[in-house]
Amino acid sequence: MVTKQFSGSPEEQADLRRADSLAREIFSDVANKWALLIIEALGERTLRFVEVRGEVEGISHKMLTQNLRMLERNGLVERTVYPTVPPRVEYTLTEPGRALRKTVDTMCDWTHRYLGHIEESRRGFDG
Amino acid sequence: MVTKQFSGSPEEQADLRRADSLAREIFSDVANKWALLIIEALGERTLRFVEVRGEVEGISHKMLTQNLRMLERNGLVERTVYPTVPPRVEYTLTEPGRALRKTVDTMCDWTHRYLGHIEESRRGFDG
DNA sequence: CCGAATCCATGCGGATACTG
DNA sequence: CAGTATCCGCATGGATTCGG
Repeated sequence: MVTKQFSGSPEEQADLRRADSLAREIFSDVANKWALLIIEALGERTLRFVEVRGEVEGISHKMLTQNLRMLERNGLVERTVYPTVPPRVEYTLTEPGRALRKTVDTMCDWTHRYLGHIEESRRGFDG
Repeated sequence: MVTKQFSGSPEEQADLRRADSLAREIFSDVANKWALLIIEALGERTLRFVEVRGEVEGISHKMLTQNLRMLERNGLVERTVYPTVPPRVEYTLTEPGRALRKTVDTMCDWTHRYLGHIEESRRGFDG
């Protein structure tokens, strides 16, 4: 996470600090359970609100809207509204969102690969 | 995240459900800001408690111990205690931990790569 | 130095109800 | 269906203290 340091002008150093604090902010936004599960759920598809809700096990209406807003704000998710009645709103990953999704995929792979290791480690720790 | 479904015996299906719920549990443990930042901070090094604290910007004593325990329990971090006085405790990533670290690295790369996109998207959204 | 325990505020997050 | 708003319990997480 740490940005490479080198001695530069005060302005350059200030820019580095700004970029670093922004990076940490983005990381905090994105590195949370619900956000990552939503990104994973969307995948290559475009889904309606209720459909996302159906894909993400156990998420509440409120958490879903909050996280979708946040992802939209950061440009990871595109939101398109169809002015029909009843309303129809679709969500899909943008290019940055799909890029992040790749890393989430590897994280899921990791989870499944080490399931056994982890389960065993837990038994050793708990007992 | 969803495990592939196929029709099998009731026992096999039960096993699948167990593995899936375990996977979600692990994912919830690991997919949080502090855990990922700690893993990133450890990297290839082995650090003492205070050193990790120094590396992870803004983490409190309590959060650090809690997350280190959790990571130890899941077998991502190894904890070795030297019975000296004052005590010396060192933390280092295990093989599963280092594997996960690789994906965290790519996540950090992603953050820096899309910093500009995201900053711009935010301006558009907020204004 | 390391960690457990306690106290306490705040904000997360669920449930519900209401608008378009 | 989608989104916002309100209420509120409860867990999260910070600060502090004590013990080893």
